[in-house]
Amino acid sequence: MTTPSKVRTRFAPSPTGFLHIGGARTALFNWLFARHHGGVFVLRIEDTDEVRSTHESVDAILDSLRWLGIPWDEGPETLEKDRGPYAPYFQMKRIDSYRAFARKLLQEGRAYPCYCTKEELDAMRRLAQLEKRPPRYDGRCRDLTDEKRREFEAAGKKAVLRFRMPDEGTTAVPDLIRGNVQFENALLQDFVIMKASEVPTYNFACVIDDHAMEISHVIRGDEHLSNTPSQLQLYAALGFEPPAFAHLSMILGPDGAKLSKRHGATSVLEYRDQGYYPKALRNYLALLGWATSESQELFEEEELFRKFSIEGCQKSPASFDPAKLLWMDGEYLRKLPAPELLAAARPFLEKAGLWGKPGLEQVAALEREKYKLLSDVPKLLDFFFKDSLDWTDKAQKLVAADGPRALLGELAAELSRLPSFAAKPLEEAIRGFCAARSLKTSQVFHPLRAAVSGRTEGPSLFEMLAALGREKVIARLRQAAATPGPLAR
RNA sequence: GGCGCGUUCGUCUAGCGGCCUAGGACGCCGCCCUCUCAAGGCGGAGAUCACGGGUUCAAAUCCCGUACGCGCCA
Repeated sequence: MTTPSKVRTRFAPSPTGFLHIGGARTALFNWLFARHHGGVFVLRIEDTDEVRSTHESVDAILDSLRWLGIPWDEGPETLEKDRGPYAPYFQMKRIDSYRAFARKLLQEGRAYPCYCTKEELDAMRRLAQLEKRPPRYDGRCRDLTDEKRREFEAAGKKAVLRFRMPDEGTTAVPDLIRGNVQFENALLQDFVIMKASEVPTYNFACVIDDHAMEISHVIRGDEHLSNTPSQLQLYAALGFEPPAFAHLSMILGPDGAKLSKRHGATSVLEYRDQGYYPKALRNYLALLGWATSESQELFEEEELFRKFSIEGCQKSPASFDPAKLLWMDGEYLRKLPAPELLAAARPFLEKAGLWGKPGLEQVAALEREKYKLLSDVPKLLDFFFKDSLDWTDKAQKLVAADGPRALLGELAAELSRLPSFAAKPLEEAIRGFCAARSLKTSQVFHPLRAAVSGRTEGPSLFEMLAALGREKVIARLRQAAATPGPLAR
């Protein structure tokens, strides 16, 4: 593959919903490719669907990309660039340019007005299906006389503009991932480039803009491969030099169907809200349909830039594996320095009322290898701060019997006399307590853990006691010792 | 229906004619470590490389069919 001197890639979402995983992966690959080549990554909003486009979707897409850490060099809200040669980055603000090119194609006879009604087109389709022909526009408005056109116009008929496809020959799509893909022109139909509302269709606007924005590489989802020959014909008719194309394999859901907005947890923002760490998601996404020859899993950002290549892209679709994502998230959280971890988990800590609690950082460090999600941080820590414990069934059982309860009472008395409540002296005292009574350590450790935390799982026992502090430990032990039978929740 | 794309362990993948008795990762199972849970270490099960033909001394790798899946067109 040649390395062009000026690489410009783009991500061009339609603001008709949240940014989903597949879109984020496409954006990511465009960004990585641009970075790898020292190029520019453009964000363009394709809001020509007048009915379904919303401002909320635009915001959601921008938020998603920002959160994921996929910054765009040009696009909405890059204010200093808004006056640049490629602005604006919303297609509805570029309407004039599409209309101008449409007029040009019309004048040159490469496009023509089509007056067919929805009913006529439906009938055409049904007939084709009956005759087992491919359902396509039959070209009936291709060569209308001027007179006929005037007649339609006079009757108030609205026209769309169709592009005149060559009747013969083939169009080759040179694809960086799939090689040369051939399409027969005769099978391509005269597609609509301007709707009756004089708003361009996707295939048209996309070509005009990619050319105007000097996009060098169009990296997009596989579902656009079939559109590409039509677009290539448009490039030729307009006298534009086409960009290089790379069609990415799709992302499938766990059920093997295309991962879509309908699939549930496919929105990037949902992952944010569930507590995923953005760099982990981004790393995981990079691995969906791309790999290095070493099958490396974890990448620093710089490494991703350096190692990313189109050659490493997979032709076959990839299934999204939530289990692997979760593992990767844990990997990232484990490596995070404590202050950064807390800062990242802040929204979740605030929600749990733990943000700003004294000793939070110290306590958080005790559980650090257990967090898989940022939302796990408050979940695993709240017993340190809560006044009343959420007892698990297992923990209740451990302190329910009279024997352990009596021991806990004695332990409370002994620990209250300890000169220092640091981990070391605590360990010595408690082990001594066991030895003096000829008890196995587990006979004391387990009820003790349960009594002070309400759980059977947690950090190292003595570290945990030290972090809780004498007051809480003694109070919880006395309470456990005094409560007969199963503890009240 | 036509056209296009794809098919290596459950999943992500390495592989681009001999290094493959197919490597790594997630998940799963077992052992070790150990005050619990994790983390970590060690090990294991798991892929007749979709199927059938070729080409070749040699094919997961090249060619042709078939099947299945997916996409686009409507």
